[in-house]
Order: sequence, then structure tokens, then C-alpha cells
Amino acid sequence: MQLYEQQPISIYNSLSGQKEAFKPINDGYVGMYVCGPTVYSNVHLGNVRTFMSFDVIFRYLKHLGYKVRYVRNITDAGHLENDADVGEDRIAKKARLEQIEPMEVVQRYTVDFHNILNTFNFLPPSIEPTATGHIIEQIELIKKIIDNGLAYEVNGSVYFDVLKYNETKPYGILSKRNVEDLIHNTRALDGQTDKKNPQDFALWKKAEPQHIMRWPSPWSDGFPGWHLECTAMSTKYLGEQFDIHGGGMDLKFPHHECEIAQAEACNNHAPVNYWMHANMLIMNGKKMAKSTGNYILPNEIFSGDNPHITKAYSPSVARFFMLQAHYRSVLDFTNNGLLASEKGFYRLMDAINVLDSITPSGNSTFNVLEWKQSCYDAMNDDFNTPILVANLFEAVKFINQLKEGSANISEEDLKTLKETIHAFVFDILGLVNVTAEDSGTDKLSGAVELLIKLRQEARANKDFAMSDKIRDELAEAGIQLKDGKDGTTFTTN
RNA sequence: GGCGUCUUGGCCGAGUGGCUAGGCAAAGGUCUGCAAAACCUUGUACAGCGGUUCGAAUCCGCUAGACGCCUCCA
Repeated sequence: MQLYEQQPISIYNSLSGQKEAFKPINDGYVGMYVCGPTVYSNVHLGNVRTFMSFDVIFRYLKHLGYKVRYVRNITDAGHLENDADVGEDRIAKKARLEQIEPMEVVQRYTVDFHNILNTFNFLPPSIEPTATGHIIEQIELIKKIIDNGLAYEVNGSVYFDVLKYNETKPYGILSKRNVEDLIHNTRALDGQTDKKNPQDFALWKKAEPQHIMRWPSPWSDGFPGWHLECTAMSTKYLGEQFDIHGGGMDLKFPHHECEIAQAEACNNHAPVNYWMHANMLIMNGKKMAKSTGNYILPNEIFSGDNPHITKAYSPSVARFFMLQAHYRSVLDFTNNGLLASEKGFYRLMDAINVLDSITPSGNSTFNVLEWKQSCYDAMNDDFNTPILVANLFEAVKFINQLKEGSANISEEDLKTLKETIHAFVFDILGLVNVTAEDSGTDKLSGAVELLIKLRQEARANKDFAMSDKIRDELAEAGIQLKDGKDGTTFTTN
């Protein structure tokens, strides 16, 4: 019997606006697609948060025993600078500015993206397809949509006919918009367009002479519209209908709306059962934007080299910080928030380390099985990581009581507690036990142990001037001694 | 201008018709040669105004503010 049979999940579906019991199309299997990054610059921290949310969801589904195919694409072509005909491929523009090949830009930032995600301890997706690797599939989709009468060609470009589509199927069901509002509220176009209606979106764009990235097609040498790649790749790897489609809140409209329309136009049924949207990450109460300086690169968190933070934070601390908020809430990235999370994170890690030295005795004074289920309940309820973290701290409190000798635990419960806490902290939340690595058996550790021993001798001789000197000077060097019941330990953070 | 989300104690951040979220900080205590660390205990908050209800932070309305989308964006 698989765990998922005992742990029913409910997911907030953006499409219905409410939590729904999760039931995969094929029993035991989950297909999940998440819109990946456009690799034309360094990964944005907000990207990291979105992908982290789905990383945890991926991990949890796997933990429950589902066979998950997690597809997260790389957008390496196709974005338009703007809606007008003068639009040009975003990656090509950046390449010209930097005088290098477009694929060089793509390569550089793809590597950066993977590095950052690795640092944050992300699991790689099952498939990471690229837009440029699926041009043929995209062209086939366009042909199909044209055949179905829902797209038209003008001057070598192909557009999706939103109004015609809307005659039989509602355009805007995901973002709760209706076409009439869209018509009334469309901003004035700059420049002329080939579109019949401003709501129409490009499936294929004819390349201007200056375009470097271009592919032959029945309509022109050009490049695919942005929304199309996700439809092409999700269909190819997950089927015409799959379980979960995720992405950032900002992709809801128009991107995901267009994906639905494209898929419906091709296959005449909805592509996705559960739409999930991760909310935005803001910084100091405001949107992150390079232009205003309200911005931080992921790497700067690890180095501390950014005016918005006062120190460097380990990736796990940043990860823990983000997971203390629910994925559907706006999260405010602040130095104070990070500082608070850091303390809590190390307290959690310390407790987990202490767990190894706990010996069982008598009957448990804490209901471990009930606690374990409450951890599952938290995750089952739309992947509520903050509630899970709260539960973990209940365990921390209990572990500390065990250490102090003011609580008992049976042998069986101790085993369960260890297994559960490791599963949730390391396998599911994806945190890394940083303290254990830091104070491991390296050269520094040996030296500090010696000083601790010398200090112990000084204290035994009541030479407190010496013992305090050792303690204080180590503190200045960034090494903090912690006197406990069973001797002295140290931390370097 | 349109659409949507949100506003919780000193800070962060869950929850959601009646029952302690949790973390950080703070106060008191235990431990300690003194500290630090650690641990224990404590805190009664839900933007404002009105309404529904036996009862609302939780539902409805209005007001104010924040954020997002409407244009490339996770």
C-alpha cells in the first residue's frame, strides 16, 4: 500500500478558485508542468521562490509514493519585445548588445540558473525541455489550430483568433476575465499591427531582417510565439491532458490563459486539471526591480554582498525563510525576516542533531504518531509548509525536553520521530543540515577542541581570566563556545 | 480606468464562524565562577466603519491602504 492512499491531498485550483481533492488521471502517476525561466539574464529571486514551491510539491508527491513526471522548460527563444510588428526576439536583442551569439547568452544563463538551483538544493525535474528544441512540434500545433479555423496568417505571421475562439469557448476562464472587458480596456497600440483584434496573440512571428534566431516554417522564416512552447512541450511529454500545471501568479494572464485556448483549439478539451499559481516575492514591501535598486541576486544572499542585507545567509536559511510562508501568499523578503529565520533554522538543526544522542526510556510523554499525522495533514492541505514548520517546532520542543530529562520516549516512538523529522526536513522541505557540516571533523574543529580543553583546565584551576580570554577571543574570531551539561561545543555561524 | 489578491500582536507569518499556530524579539525563571548558549514559562492580535449571527479576526457591504495583472515578467 502506497502512502498516497492514506494521505489524501487537497490542492487549491486557480481554475475553480477553491481547494479540491487531488485525484490524478492515472492512479499512482502525476504529470506536472511548470513554466520555467527565460534565460536572458540571471535568475530572479522571485523565480527561485516559485520553483522552490514546486520543488517541495514534487518532493512531497514523490514521498507519498507517486511516480511523478515533472517537466520544467527552459525558454531560450521566442519572446517578443512588444506586441507590435517591430517586435523582436528578446534574446536576440540582448545578444546584439553584448556582441555575442544568442545561444551563448542562453548557455550562460542556463548554467547560472542550474547553479543557483543546485545551491538551493533543488531536485532536477524529470525533463527540462527547451523551446528551441521543439520548433517542429510548435509548427505542427499552429497547423492544427489553423485547420480548426482558430488562427489566421497575415504577412508571414500567424495569430490566434481570440474572438472567434470565444464564440464557442470562454476565453478568460482562468483569470476570470471576459473578452468584452479586454476589448474595452486594451491600451492604445503603438505602431501598426497585422492583428485583426488587439486581443489576438502571436503563434508565429515573421523574423525581421536583423533577427538572428529564425526557423523556416510554412508561413515565413521566423520564430514561435511565446505561449506556444509550453503547450507544445507539455502535450509532448505529459499528454493532451495532465494533472498539474504550475507557474508564477503573473503568468496567469495572458500566458496560461493562452495555453488553455491553444490546447482547446487543438484538442477540444481542457489541457490541465489543477492549475497552481505561486505568489510573488517582494522586497522590503515593494516589487523587486532592477531599475529601482530594490533588487537582490540569489548569489548575493550567500555572499552578503548587497546593501539590503547585513550579512551572508546560507542557502538553507534562505530556503527555510521562504518555506515559512505559504506559496499562495505574497512574501516580503527582508533582512529582519532572514535574521529571524536563521535563528529558528539553527535551532531546528540543533534539535535534529541532539536527537541522535537521545536514549529511549519508558513510555512516551508526547504523542508521536499524532504529531506525525499532523505533519502530513499540513502538507496534505494545499502543501502548507508554514504549518508543517510549526509542527516541526513542536517536535523541537519535545526533543529539548528529552535532552533535559523532563520527558520520555519509547524506543519505537524514537525511531518514528527520527524517521519522520528526517523525511520532512531533509527529503520534503529539502533543507540541508548546515551546522553538522560546519562543525564536523575538520582541521578547525581539532584546533578549537584543543582550546576548549585548555579553557576547561583553566576553569578547573579557577583561572577565569584565562578561560574568559579564550572564550572572548574565539568569539571575536567568529567562533562561539556553548557550555552545556555534557561539555562544550562550538558553532561558527 | 478595468480585473484580482491582500491588510493579523514589536517584527515575520499561519489560520478562518465559538477551542494555544509557529518563528524572531521582549519579560521572568533554570543552568553557569560570571556570561553566552541552551531550556522552561508568559504575552491574547486580527486596517476602519456598518451589517448578518446566540457568537466574527473569520461571512456581507462601504471606506482607507498595500500588492499583482491588464505590456516581457516566476
